Amino acid sequence: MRRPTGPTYRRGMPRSNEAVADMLTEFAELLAISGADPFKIRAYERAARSVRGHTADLAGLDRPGLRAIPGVGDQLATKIRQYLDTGTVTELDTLRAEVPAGVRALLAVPGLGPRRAHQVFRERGIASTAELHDALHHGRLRDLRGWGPRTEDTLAAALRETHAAGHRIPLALALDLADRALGALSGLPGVQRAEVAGSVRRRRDTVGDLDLLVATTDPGTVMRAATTLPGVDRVLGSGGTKTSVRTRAGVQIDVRAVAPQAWGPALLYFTGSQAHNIRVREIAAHAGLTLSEYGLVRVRTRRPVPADSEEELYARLGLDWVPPPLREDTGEIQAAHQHRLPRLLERRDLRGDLHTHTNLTDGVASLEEMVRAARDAGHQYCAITDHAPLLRLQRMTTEKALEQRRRIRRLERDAGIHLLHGTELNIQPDGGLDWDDDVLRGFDIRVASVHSHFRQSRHDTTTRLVRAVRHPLVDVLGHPTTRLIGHRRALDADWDAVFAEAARHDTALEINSFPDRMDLDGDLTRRARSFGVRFSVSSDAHAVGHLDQVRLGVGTAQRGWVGPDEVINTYPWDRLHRFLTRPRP
DNA sequence: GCCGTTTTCGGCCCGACTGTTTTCAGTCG
Repeated sequence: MRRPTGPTYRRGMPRSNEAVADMLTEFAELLAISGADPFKIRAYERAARSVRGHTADLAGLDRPGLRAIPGVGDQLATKIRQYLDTGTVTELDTLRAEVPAGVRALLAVPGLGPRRAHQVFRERGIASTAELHDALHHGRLRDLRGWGPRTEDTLAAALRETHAAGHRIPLALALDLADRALGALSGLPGVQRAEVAGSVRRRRDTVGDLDLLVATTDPGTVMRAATTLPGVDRVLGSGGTKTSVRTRAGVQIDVRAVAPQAWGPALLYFTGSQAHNIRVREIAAHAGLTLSEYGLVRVRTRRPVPADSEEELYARLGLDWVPPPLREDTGEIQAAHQHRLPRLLERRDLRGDLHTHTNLTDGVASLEEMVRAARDAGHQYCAITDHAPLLRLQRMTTEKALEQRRRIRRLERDAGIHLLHGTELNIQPDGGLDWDDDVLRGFDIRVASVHSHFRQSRHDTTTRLVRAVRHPLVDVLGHPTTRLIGHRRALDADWDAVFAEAARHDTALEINSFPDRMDLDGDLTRRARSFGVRFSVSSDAHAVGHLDQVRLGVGTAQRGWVGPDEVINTYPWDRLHRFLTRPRP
C-alpha cells in the first residue's frame, strides 16, 4: 500500500527545510513508538531542530553541505538527500508500514507517550484518538500492565481537553496572564523574586503554557497559592516544589518554587529551550561539571561551583550570556563560545514608529491624539500611514489624503516630534498599487501590504510580492506574510525570492507588532536577515494604547538575531530621511 | 545516529511528579 500521510517534498519547492524537519520529527516519533535506542531518537530530534533553524535552503546542498549542519552525520545526510531527491525515505516507509499514522497521533494526548502508545496499539489494536476514547470509555485498558483507574481518568480528561482547547495562545495574552499570576505570587510571605520563564521569556510568538519561577524561603505557601491562582479550573499536579494548573481558558500554568540561592540556575533551566539546556549541560559535562536547576557541581569532588546568576553560569562554561530569545540551539551556543553573539535590538533603540492609523480610516484615535501619544512615548518621529483607496471599506480618497497631509504639516510646527505623512498601500493580485507614481511621490513614506486575495498560487503570490518590493516608491513591505495567529495562514510564497529582491532594491521588511500578526515571525526574520535586508519594527497602532505593542515586535526581531543598525526606525531623523529619499535601483 | 583538548568507540542532561508499583516506569519539560 502506498503511504498516504506525512510531508512530501516536491522538486523546486523552496523552504525544503521545514519539510525535511517534519520528516525527521516523524522519523523520531515512529522510532520512539517502535522502542528504538533513545539516543538514536534524540539524534533525529536534534537534527530536525538543527535543520529547521538552518539559514541555507537544504534543497541546494550536496551531501558534504548537509554533513556540515550540526547534528547531521553521514547517515542522516544520505536520508535527507534521498528525501529531497525522491520525496521519500525507504526506512521511513518501512516504519510507517509498522506504525499507523493514528498511533503517532496518540502522542499528542498529554500524558500518553511513545511507550504507552505502542502498548495500546500492540495489545488492544488502538490506532486513533477516537479508538482510545472508546476503549477508555469501556474500561478496556485498565488491566494493561502499569495501568489503573487513575491512569484512565487522567487520559480521559486529557483527551477531552485536547479537543476543547489545546492550542497555543498569542504571546501578548500570555504576557498579560503572567503579569496577573506574578502579581498574586510575588506578595506572598517568603517570596523574594518571581518571574516568567519558558517560551514567554524567549518571546516566542505563541505560547503553549506559562512557566513561572518563584524564589522563596517558604515553598509550601507558594504551592498552595498556585492552586488558587485567578482563573484556575483544575489542578493537574502539585508537589513540594512544582505545581501545574489549567485555567478555564485552557492555558496550563506551571509554578516552580526554588530556594533564593538557586535563582540563577533555576532561571536558566526554566527558560529553556530544552534543546538549549541540553547543549549547555553537555558543555558542563565535558568540563567535569554537572548542571541542574539547583546549580553547578564538580562531578569528582561533588562540591558546588558558586554561580548565582545566569551570567556567572554561562561564564563558568566559557560562554557569554545568551539573550533568552536566542536560546533555541540554532547556533547561539557556538556564537557565545566564540564571543560573537550579536548585540540585539532593544526597545530603547527605537526612535519612532513607521506604521500607525487614525480615525481617518480604521483607527479609533484622532490624528492629534495619535501624535501626542507618540510624542509622550518618547518617539522622535512618527509616520501616519492610513489605508489607501483600494481597501474600499475604509473609503479613503486622494482628497482626504491630501487634506490629512495639510493637517500633519500644520501640526508638526509645534508638535515636538517629526511627522511623516505616509500611506498603507494595497498590493493588488498582480502586484499593482493604489495610486500612480505622481501621487505616491507626494507621501513621505509608503508601506505596501497585502489585504486581499490570500489564496493565490505560490507562483502568483511570489510574483505579486516581488513586483511590490521592486517598486521604486515602496519603502516598506507591511506584514509580509499576512498571517493572523490562530485564524489565517501565511501567504504561500517563495520567501527567499522575496527577501533577495527586497535586499537588492533596498525595500525594508516590516516586523509588524500587532499581537495576532507578529509578522514577519522570528524564523523568517532570521532568514531574511541572511539576505542583508533592512527591517522596520512598527506597532500598526489603531489606537494610542497600541503604540506599546512594539515590545512584541522587538522580541520577534531579537529571535531573528536582528541588531539595531538593521532597523530603519532606530535611525536618527536625518538618517531616516536619507533612507526615505535614497536613490533606488 | 552523532561526535571527539577525555574518546573513531563509548559515551550521549537532569530532575519532578504520577501512578502503580513494593523499587520503578513513564511522561514531561
